[in-house]
Amino acid sequence: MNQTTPDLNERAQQMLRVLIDRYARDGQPVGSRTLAREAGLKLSPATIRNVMADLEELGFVRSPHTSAGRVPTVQGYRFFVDTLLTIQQLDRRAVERMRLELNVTAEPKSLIESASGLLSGITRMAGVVTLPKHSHTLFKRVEFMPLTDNRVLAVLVTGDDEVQNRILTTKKKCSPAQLQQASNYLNELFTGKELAEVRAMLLKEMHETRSTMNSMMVTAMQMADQVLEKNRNEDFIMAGQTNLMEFQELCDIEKLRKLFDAFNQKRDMLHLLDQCIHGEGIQIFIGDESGYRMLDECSMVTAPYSVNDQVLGVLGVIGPTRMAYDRVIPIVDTTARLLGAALNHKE
Amino acid sequence: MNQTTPDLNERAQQMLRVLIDRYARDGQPVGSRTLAREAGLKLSPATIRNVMADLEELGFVRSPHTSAGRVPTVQGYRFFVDTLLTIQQLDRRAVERMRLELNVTAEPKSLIESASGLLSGITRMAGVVTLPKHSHTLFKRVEFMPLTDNRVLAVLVTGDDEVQNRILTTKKKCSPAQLQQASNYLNELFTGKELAEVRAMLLKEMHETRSTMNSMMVTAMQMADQVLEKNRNEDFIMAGQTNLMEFQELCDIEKLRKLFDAFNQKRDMLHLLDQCIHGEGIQIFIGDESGYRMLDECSMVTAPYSVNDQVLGVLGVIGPTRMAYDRVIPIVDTTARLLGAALNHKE
DNA sequence: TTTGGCACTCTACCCTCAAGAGTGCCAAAT
DNA sequence: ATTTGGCACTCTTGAGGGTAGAGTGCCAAA
Repeated sequence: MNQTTPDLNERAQQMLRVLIDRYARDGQPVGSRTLAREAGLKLSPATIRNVMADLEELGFVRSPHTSAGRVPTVQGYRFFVDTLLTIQQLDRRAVERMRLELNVTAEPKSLIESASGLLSGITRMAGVVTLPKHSHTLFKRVEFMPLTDNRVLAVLVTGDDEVQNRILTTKKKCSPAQLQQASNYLNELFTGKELAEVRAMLLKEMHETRSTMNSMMVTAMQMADQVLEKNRNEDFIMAGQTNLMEFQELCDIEKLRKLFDAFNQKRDMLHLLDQCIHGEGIQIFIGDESGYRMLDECSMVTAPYSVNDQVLGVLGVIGPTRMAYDRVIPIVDTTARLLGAALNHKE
Repeated sequence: MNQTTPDLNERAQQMLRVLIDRYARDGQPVGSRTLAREAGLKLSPATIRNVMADLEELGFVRSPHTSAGRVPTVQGYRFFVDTLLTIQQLDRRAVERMRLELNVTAEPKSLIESASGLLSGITRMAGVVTLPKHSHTLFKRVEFMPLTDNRVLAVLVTGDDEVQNRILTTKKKCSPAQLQQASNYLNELFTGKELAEVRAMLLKEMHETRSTMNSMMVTAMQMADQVLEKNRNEDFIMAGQTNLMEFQELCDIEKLRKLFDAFNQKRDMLHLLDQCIHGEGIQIFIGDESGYRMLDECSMVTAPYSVNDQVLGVLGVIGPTRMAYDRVIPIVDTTARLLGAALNHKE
């Protein structure tokens, strides 16, 4: 009797679209009268009510109470996003404006910050960008510099020209020549290899031969570890968190506290963002889909960003569930591409 | 007739003390009955009322409305803090616990973070610590490492063993020997001098002699600039901002938004913290004394922290005006000393 | 299938009222 | 000269009640 046609008729879809659009704008439950006016179709409120009853049956909308209008449910949004949404691409000029705003800066770190600011600025919600993570880091070069008699600065350069410094104390005094010799040896052996491999080779070497440069080698290994560790040990940059305070449905101290605590503690957020990096392309978590309580009334739209087809991180926008997905999605998408391009340039 | 004795009688002071203490605990206006019970003195509410009228005359307390109890004013807190406050030092064990919590970490950056967390954790308010600022940075050593044919990595080590990296592109190809020669020259000339001085000398040198190592020298200078700049370009680490949401008087979205915006934008906060670094010892801003609107209903207690008598930064706590100053002050004070000591160890 | 009509329900808001807390002041007590 | 009890007064807070408005569901007619 209750025929659950997966595709509901064209008109009902249009209704849902309009309802979601309207609700996105002012956050109030939408009644049949309003909907009748809003939808292009010439229908009476009574007809609308019938359609709404169907949509409610399907679980796409619900009434907060008997005599309020309808509000989209999470399933409603999910259906909308998956099958109803038409995203219009950003026009050239908008993209160009974004590129300019992003590229004022040179350093990769502040590039990330500015991407986050860009996302939050345009969408008037919260922006988030993870720091780039290079997975196959190459050993490029290591150098040792004397500081004082028995303190040496080790400098490790990786394939992407990131630099790691480490001060080490040696037991014996090392002459500049000795240091030079050590670095020559290491550079010759390892240049161009992956760090993980370097680490393994060093370990083996130390067991087999009793190298005179033990302390240098230990350091080199520790630094390799450190770089690898640092790459695993992610972080993200947020911006515009306070924008979320503008939305009625989040103006509850309890919820705000949960949300901001999550932002600060980073751990859960990192988990969530990590999930997004694996799915390909745009990812959308609606309401409680994320499984994390703090985002119960929020949605997150993310996109991975990459350089040379290697995914380095993920960025996105966090806002109330009723956000304008059609507007946000292309913004997130574009920002991801722009950031990838910008990083590519700087590398 | 209205004799404005600068010191008001002992009993009135005690009343004010008790009132402030009570108000700190539950944030409700304090009535004469409550005060009569709370104060050790055996007095009837009626007598209390007389005293309260005097205190109100002096501007130390006020009534939110006719039939509410009294609430301390900013002037009331100021008087209390300046002349009435007896701060009990923390006991040994508490200090030791704090030291332990602070010292789990080795790196100076995360030391700062943990100090901030410590402040917010103990006081259940927001903690803030500025990054340490070394004012007289010494040139220690510079080294150049070949990367590819015409790209060179410059590494600058300063007196406190901070390291700066910079990649530069040279017009001509440089041999390792040439690079070595360049660094030797610079190191011989500048080691132990202040960076600002180095910068000036380089500038002069370049005008007078047409050195063959122009590009190296330009780089050295730029890096000196960069270090100096970076030291000027301050930042701070906050923790526990969300703790502030617990306080009734700040549970207004408007105020919260202002506050968090200020925290995020950093500029105004940096101004304020900068003021605190110059005043010696503990500084207290009560309510609107800071002159910054966003802190209208907040107070800030700060202390500078230093290593070897050189002030490196300032740390403190931000909370509602009714915070327990007698408890917070020693915590801030102790944290400052512990942080200074910890930094000293690591340097 | 659509529509107008109608009874019904629920919220939001306003008004009122009473309880409670606290005050200021005065005259009596110490 | 201070302290105190008493008293009238003020103001907030919360509960109760009533109404307007928005919106629904359903039914019977178009």
